[in-house]
Amino acid sequence: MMSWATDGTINSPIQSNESQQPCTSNSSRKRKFVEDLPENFLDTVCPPKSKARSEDPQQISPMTMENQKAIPLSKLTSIFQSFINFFRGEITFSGNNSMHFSSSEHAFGREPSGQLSYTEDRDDYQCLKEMKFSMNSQNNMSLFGDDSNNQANDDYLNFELSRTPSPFDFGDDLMIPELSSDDVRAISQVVLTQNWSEEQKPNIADIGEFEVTQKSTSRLRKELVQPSSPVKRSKPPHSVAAQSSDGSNASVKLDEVSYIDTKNLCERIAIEMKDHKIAQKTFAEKILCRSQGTLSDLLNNPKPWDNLKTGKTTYLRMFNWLAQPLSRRMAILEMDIDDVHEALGMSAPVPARNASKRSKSMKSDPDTKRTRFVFTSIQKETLEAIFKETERPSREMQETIANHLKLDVESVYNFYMNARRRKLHKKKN
DNA sequence: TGAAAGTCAATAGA
DNA sequence: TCTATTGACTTTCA
Repeated sequence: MMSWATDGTINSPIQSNESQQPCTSNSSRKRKFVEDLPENFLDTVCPPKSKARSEDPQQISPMTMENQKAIPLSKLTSIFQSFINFFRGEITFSGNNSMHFSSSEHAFGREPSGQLSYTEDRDDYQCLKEMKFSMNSQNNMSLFGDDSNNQANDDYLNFELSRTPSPFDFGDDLMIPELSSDDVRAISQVVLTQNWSEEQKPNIADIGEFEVTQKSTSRLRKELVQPSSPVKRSKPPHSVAAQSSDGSNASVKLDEVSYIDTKNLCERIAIEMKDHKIAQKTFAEKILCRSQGTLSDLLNNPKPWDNLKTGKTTYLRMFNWLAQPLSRRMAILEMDIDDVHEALGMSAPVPARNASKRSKSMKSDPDTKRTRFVFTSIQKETLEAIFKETERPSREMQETIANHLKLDVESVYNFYMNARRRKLHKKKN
């Protein structure tokens, strides 16, 4: 998908004028966007700027002067691989430092409010055909969309992570310390997993409010901390561990993540499985340590992250698998189970059920294959009809129903419990 | 302790 | 052969 020349340089299918920064004649639009932000937005994004700062970059952050050279493009391969895998698009390059991302399956849209949104329906939004990244010699990273192909050519959607004044007029810059590949990787993950949610349409302010902080650990891990967010969340701020510097582990621990877009995640997993012809049984047993049927249900009826309890671990295993580069994802599927846990950076999940305890009827003979009871159509229709009236029949009523339909009261109880849960599922989705 | 959550695993269906 | 459905079991939670 990426276009790398064999000598390590980068093919440049795009004309040189495309590598130039886009013009910003539509600055009034952007100013309006800035006005839409909370009053103290810029203070939360970064400390208020002083004039001296732009004259003396060291005042921005002590970290910014550590290394003035650009991040080698070779390093960016792994960083953007996750982005490519996630959005299933293509990155091409122009000049030495500019990258373009485009996807045939997905579009990036911008709503009139200035919100950055992810959509698969091009009719809903003014669609941006490309998402562009650029990394200049000062290690500033820009991410911007260009809809010049179908809209006025000054209509850009930008945000920039920089330590120098932005060429785009947002009224101020989103300032972060010098980017390392770890930082960029982490930023990508946050953008993908937290902010590109359909329920919680992200906006640029969300992204801008992430600060990069150095953890006081000997490992070269950094953490993205969200000090506050205009998106209302019931959970504490999000925090994601980035890929280690050797690229060996892109995993996130359960206590490091406060939100995963499970719907989006499941869609990605399903596409990935289809593309690489991974059977549900294989993925379920190898990656999740769960059964095929469980995976099928999870993929088709993803539960909202905030409603999950112990089940978060299963989604997190999907997430951590997807966060790996493609070659590693495929390799994990071939690994022994213990190595899979290690590769995902997660301990073996507690078995959902101790097989030896399985089934009352099997206790006497564990080798006996259980036959599944199936309600007759009359039994089912009656149970469903009652469910429409009363989702939670009393014990007495359940006994009456059981007697009437010649069923075990336990079967009736199970029916209503399953029905409530599965109806709730569909409602939430 | 009852209900909900998480899941298994048989089997229906494509 | 693979996925979707679903009755029932185990674990967790309030």
